[in-house]
This record gives sequence, structure tokens and C-alpha cells, in this order.
Amino acid sequence: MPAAGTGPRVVRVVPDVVAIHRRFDYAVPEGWGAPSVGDRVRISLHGRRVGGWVVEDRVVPGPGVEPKPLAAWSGLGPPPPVVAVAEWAAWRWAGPLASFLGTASPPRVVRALSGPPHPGPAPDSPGGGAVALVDAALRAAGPAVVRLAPALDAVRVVLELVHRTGPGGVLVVAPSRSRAGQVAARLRAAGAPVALLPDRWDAVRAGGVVAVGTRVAAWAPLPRLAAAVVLDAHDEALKEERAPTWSAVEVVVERGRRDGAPVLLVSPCPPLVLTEGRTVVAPERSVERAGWPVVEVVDRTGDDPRTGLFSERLVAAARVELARPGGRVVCVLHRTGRVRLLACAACGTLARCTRCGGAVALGGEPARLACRRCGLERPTVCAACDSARLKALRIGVSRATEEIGALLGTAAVEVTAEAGDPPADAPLLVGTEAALHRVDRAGLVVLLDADQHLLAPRFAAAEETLALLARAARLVGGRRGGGRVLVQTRVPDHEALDAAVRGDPELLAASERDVRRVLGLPPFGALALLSGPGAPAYAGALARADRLEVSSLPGERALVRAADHAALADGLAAVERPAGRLRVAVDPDGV
DNA sequence: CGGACAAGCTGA
DNA sequence: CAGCTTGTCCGG
Repeated sequence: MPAAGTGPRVVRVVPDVVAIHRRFDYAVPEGWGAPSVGDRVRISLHGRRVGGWVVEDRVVPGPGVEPKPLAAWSGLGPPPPVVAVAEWAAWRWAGPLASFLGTASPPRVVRALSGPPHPGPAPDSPGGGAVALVDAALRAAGPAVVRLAPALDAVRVVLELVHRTGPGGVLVVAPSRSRAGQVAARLRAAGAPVALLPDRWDAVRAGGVVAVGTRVAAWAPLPRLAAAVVLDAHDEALKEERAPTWSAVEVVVERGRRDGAPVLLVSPCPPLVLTEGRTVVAPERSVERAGWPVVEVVDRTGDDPRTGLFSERLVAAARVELARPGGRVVCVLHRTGRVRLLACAACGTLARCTRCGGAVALGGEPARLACRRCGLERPTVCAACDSARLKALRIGVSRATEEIGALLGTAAVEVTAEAGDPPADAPLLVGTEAALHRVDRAGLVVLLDADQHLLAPRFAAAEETLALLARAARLVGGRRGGGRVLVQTRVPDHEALDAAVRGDPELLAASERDVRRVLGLPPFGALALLSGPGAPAYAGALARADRLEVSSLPGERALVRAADHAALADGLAAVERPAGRLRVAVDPDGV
């Protein structure tokens, strides 16, 4: 066995083949410059050429191993500290390292950097409330949550932060390309040097700029973070939903922790998983409240389920809005993956779980009401009036579009994810929540059936509903602008609605905290959802692990619980995976 | 993942 | 028993 420093230089390589969870040692051919950790290389593996990443340098190969030479150097990859974060992520989300290294690599081959970093000027302070918020956030020991109402300008917080730290090494992550583009433009207008990811990967790697991008930008090739901001940190788009199910927020927080850099998580409605154990800073109560629009809750409990989706108050409010010059109404109706809701035929009360408040479904013989969320069963009797007659509430976007168009005497346009953007001047739009992503301004936004969201069989359903209300609020502006959000529901006292009405997200957080703690749900416990043909065998093996609790779910699925993420990740890593397709979703949204 | 190789199946 | 399919193994 050659001692370190003698013989050919040997590096350890992770193949770019997701199914191979091993690393292999290769010799660096004579005459090569030294490849560094993170570089993309090509290797011959078992008779074929595949890509890979150098993950360790100056390795001493095991006894009896004669490393083959690297086949080619194919460009720059993530810098060494980002490779280390990828190793952490592979543990945290129980996924293959190659998958994370791929996400952290440039979309196109980068063989050389465009030039030396050009340290640009820091923008001026935007002044105003942003100064105090950033002050408070920077005083926090770890990452700070900045709770900023929907109509308040989060980019001013970014500008103030860059003003303090200078542009070099600052990372800004936003949930969508368009939002990232807007932020980049504002920073540029303020004079800061900006590189928009993924296109300017090389410029970010060269350094000296503010890196701006979407979820993948959490992996920006900055050797060392100076500071980071995640905008709309509650947004689902910041989580990868395919396995491994990593979260941009968590990656940025980990990078900040390693580099000792401040991290600001900005959101109008920060969920518990963001706030628990962290400093939350917010503007004064009156300022925050003014940053939410007027939210009007229309209680449909007493209405006959067959009167349709359109309350009198909705029709009246829509008429007023459509009569205004340039007025625009957007109606949101959940369609995909919707819950089939049941309501009492006598008193109109929605059938909900008496333990967790989720929607219940009819099933079994004799028929019982079973909660889709926590599984609790009860007899088919209305909890409010003891009537045994229940009615199904049915809805659909296409019919809703026709009906409201006829009711209001205005042509209604259906907005779908497939079709392009709706006409800019269409006054009446109906669609799923995707409609809120395709329109940037309205005078009235209506959630036709908020219960579809509130009672969805996902433990974060209430927080997601508040996020939807925050998104709607963005379209209509703050309460002084005259825009409003109208919410039709049969659960008018729900804390998520209350929080939006009062412009105070803490009202929801307080009640969620109690329920989550009792049920051991995140952030008071960590979950992983196993699915696929290999799931039962893996679940069986995990059930014997010390700090894990495993329960099987219908359809080859299983839920793994642990006290915290470390226990979950350690447990998942310690047990060998059986053969067969297996999906491991750490931190699943639904259960 | 995908190539190598072995074991199993088929038809003349 | 050649010629093919199917299954298992393993990579430096």
C-alpha cells in the first residue's frame, strides 16, 4: 500500500448515477493540474464512461485496490464547502449524494471563470421600517424570521441587508423565477452587482456579487456566505417535492450556520416549522395589520348546500368591483386533489373530525365518519344538531366559470395551469389557486370554498390556507388601497381565517402549536413517508430501530416518526434499504 | 444505472 | 445444444 504523498495522486469520486451509492478512487493522470473537490470529471466505471464529482483529494486507496486513471476533467462544480453541505443534505433528507451534487452544479459546462470578482458598490439604505427590522434580525443569535405583511415591500429588507454587508457573498432566494427577476432588477437599479441564477452560475462562482435565484439558488456556488435572505420562506415552491425532498430554507439555514452568516427568513405568514426556536421580528402591530387587506368571511353554514357556490354577498361585492373602471375579480376554487366534503342536510354544518378538525369521509359497514387526517372514527351524526342526514358538496371550475359569468352578466375567463396567461384586461377570472400565480393585480379576490383548503388531509392545511390568503392579499394590496379578499366558508371561526381578518398570523400559530405538540407533528417531531413496492420491507426493518416509530398506511406506504430530524436521519441511514423501488419523503406535506 | 455473465427455456 | 430470455451481481 503506497503511503500518502508517494505514487500517483488519488481522488475519491461520486459517480453521477443515482442508483450507485458508492464512491470510487481514481488516479489523477500525469500532467493534469490538480482537480479540486467539487470538480466534474468523467470516469470509466465497469466498462462504461460516466460523469462524476471529485469529493475527496489525496486519498489513500484501500489495500489491493489499483485505481484506474480519471478519463477526463469536464468542468467546475460546486466549491468544496457546498460539497460538504451536499453531504449533510444527503443525510438530512436520506437521499443520494449525487442528486444533491447535481442540483449544486452548473446547468451548462463551466471550464473557466469569466474573470476576477468585481467588487461593486453597496446600495444606499432604503430607510424606513426596513432599517429597524434588519437591525433586530441581525441581533438574533441564529436565523431570524422577518414577518412582513403581504403589502409591505420585502425587497427593502434585502436592500438594507446588502447595504450593511456589501454585495459580495449575499444570497437571495425567492420562490419563483419572476419574483427572483424582480428582486434582481431592483437590486441592479440600486447599483448593486447582481448575478441571476441559474444562468450566471459562473459569475456567482467568481464572487463579488449578490446571487439571486429560485429554490436551486440555495446551492449557489458561493464558497462562503456573507448573508442570506429567503423571500416568502413559507412558500411550497421552496421545497422539492420529488425525493429527496429537500427544502431551500433548510439548506440556506445550514449554510448560514456553517459560515457564521446572518440568515433572514421573510414571510407574511411564517409557519411553525420556521418560527419554532427562532427569533421572530415584525413591524409594529398597526403597521403589520395595515399590510393585510380587508378580509371578509362569508359564513355559509346556514345556506342550503344546493344553493351553489355564490353567496349574495359575493355577488354584490363582485358587482361593485366590476363597476369600477379597470376593476377585476379573481375567483379561486380548489379542484385538483380536492376533498369530497360532507355537510349536514338539516343545519348545514360541515362534517369535521372532533379531534383534529379535518374533513371526514363516509365509509365502512355500518357507515361511519372517518377522519382523513388523524383516522378518528365516529357515527354518521351531525356534531351540531344530531341529524343523521348528510349531503355531499360538489364543485368544479368549469361549471363555476359559467355560473358566475351568467350571474354577473360578464364573460368569465377560466384560468388553468395548462393555458397561457389570461388576457390582461379580463375583468372576471375563475381558476384554481394557480390563478393567483398568473395574475398580479385585482380589486377583489374570492376563495369560493375555503373549506377545501382548510380541511385538506394535510397537517399543515391551516397554514397553507393562510399562505393562500396572503397570496390573494398581494393582488389586492393593503387595507388602505380599497382592495378586498372575500372568503366563503362553513367554518367561519377557523383560526386561519381569523389571522387573516385581523392581520395577525400569530393567532393561527398559537392554536397550531398546541395541536402539533399534542400529536407530535412537526416541529415537535420529524416524519418521513415511505412509499413504493420496497416500502413495507424497509418499514419492517426500521421498526426494529431504537428511536423510530413506524406505522403502516394503506397502499404500500408507511409513516416513520422520530423525536427530531437528527434521530430520523440517523435511523434512516443506519438501516440498509431492501431491493425494490422505494421513495423516502422526509418532511412530507401530507400524510 | 447498465454491462457481464450464468442459469433457464425452447425448438430442431 | 445454439440462440435467446431472464436474473443477479457489481463497479476502483
